[in-house]
Amino acid sequence: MKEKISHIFPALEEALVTEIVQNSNLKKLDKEEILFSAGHKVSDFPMVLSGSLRILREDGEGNEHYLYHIFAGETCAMSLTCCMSNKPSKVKIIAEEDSEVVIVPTFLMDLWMTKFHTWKSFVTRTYNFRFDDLLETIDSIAFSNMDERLLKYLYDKSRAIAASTLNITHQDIAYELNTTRVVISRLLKQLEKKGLLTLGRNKIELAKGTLAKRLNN
DNA sequence: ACATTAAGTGATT
DNA sequence: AATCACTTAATGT
Repeated sequence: MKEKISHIFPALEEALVTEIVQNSNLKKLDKEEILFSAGHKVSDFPMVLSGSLRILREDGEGNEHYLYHIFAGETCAMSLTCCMSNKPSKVKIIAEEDSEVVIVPTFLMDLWMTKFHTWKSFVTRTYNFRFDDLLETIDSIAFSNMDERLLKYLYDKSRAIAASTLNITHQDIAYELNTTRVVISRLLKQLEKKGLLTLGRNKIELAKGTLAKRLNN
C-alpha cells in the first residue's frame, strides 16, 4: 500500500505517506458511483490512485454543472477548500470509471500543512493546476459559449475514460451542463456537420482529429 | 405489437 | 438559449 501511494504520489515525503496509510481507507468505486454529494459536511477528501473522478457543482434545487475531472496522482481542489473552511461540500464527486481512491480524514489537513512541506506544496500545486481550468469554465459560462463548453466536456470525458467513444445521452449531457436536451442535440448536430464527431443512439464518437486538436491547445 | 426512451425539427419567446 | 409541441427512430417487453 505504502509503495503504491509513493509511486502514484512521488512528490510526497515518506513520513507523510506513512501517516496517510495509517489514517486513511482505501476505497474502490464502481463506474458512475457517487462518492460525495453536495451539501454534506466534508469529513474526508479523496486522493486518486487509479481511474478518474468527475467533479460537479451542485445547488440545492437539482441543478448541476460540470467543473473538471481529476486523475491518478491528484486530489480535489474543491474538497480541500471545503475542508479548510469547514463548510459543507458544494460539489458532487462521481467516479467516471472504476477507480481506486484513498479516503483521507480532513482533520489531518492542518497538521500536515505545517508538518510536511511536501504536503503544502502538493496542495498549492493542486490549486494552481486547477485554476486555469476553472478560468476557462468561467469564461465559457460568462460568454454563453455553450458550444465550447460542450466540446470541452466531451474532450474531458473522453480523456477521463481513455476512449474516443462516449456512451451517454444528450439528456445526460444537458443535465451536467445545466442546459436543455434540445440545445445539446442541436449543437452536437452542428459538430457532426463539421466532422468533429459522429452521433449514434447513446453514443458519441469523437473524430481522431478532434482529440489531437484539443490536446495541442 | 405496443410502450418507452432517445433524438431530430420547426416555431415561438 | 430555452420552451413547446410534435415527429421519427431505436429499444425493451
